[in-house]
Amino acid sequence: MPELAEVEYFRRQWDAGLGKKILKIQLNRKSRNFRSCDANLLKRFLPGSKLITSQAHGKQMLFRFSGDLWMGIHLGMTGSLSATNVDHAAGKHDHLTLTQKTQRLVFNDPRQFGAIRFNRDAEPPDWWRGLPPEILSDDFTKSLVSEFLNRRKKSSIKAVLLMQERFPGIGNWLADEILWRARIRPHCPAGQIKGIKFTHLFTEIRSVCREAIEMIAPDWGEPPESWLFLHRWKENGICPRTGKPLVRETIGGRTTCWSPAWQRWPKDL
DNA sequence: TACAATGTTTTAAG
DNA sequence: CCTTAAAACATTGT
Repeated sequence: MPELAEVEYFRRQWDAGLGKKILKIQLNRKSRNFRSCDANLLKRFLPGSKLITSQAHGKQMLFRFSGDLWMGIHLGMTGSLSATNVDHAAGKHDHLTLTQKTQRLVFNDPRQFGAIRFNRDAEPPDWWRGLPPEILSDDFTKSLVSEFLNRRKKSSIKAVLLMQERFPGIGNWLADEILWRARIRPHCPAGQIKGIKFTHLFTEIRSVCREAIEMIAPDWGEPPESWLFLHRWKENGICPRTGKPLVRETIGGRTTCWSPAWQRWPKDL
């Protein structure tokens, strides 16, 4: 489910627990979600510590606890975070539950593609500090993006936008939304996007990410009809710009929705 | 039944 | 060493 806007929404769900102590921890040891950490350490050190702060960076989240403890969470395809009542019964796919005095902080993930990490250190962990510049930061520059597109010049632009090493937080629906707004066919080789077309793409990458966060992060709001978002999963979907049919096909290994009447090859412009 | 799902990592080939 | 494409991971819903 989650791309950068949804990740920010889920991060805020645990704000209810900020400044409060963890009284009890329950986790499903067999869950694949714990493949990147030692579940025993979570059980040993988290009870008694306080949740201090949290941050999101693309699809990654980092929760800081007192006592030099850091928990990283990636939601994968179906992960979610929620805060529930203390008497809330555990759901089938609740793989981690942190019980506090007045609520429980729950991590749920049916497909278990998500990942929990755990570090003990005075500093944030290396994996966090090594993340690439965020799309909405000043360090996310045109030259960084154009170099990346040229390096991946033979791959479709759709596949390239999904690469987290340069576009942290972009996922399948954001990538389609960006290419639709920039009027670029998703099959287009990344190396062919230059000049004014490149400028359009760069602008839309940032605009779509910013607007998506504004709409979704506060209360899971839905984008308006004018976005591709609401039309992309419908059978026989219609492009809100042209009124003509949308098509769905696999590009860059993912189901891609695009508008043939609207999105073009750069050479056509 | 078979396939696809808002993701990443591993593997293999060029 | 680098780029590119495909398979694998686990579960649910159509």
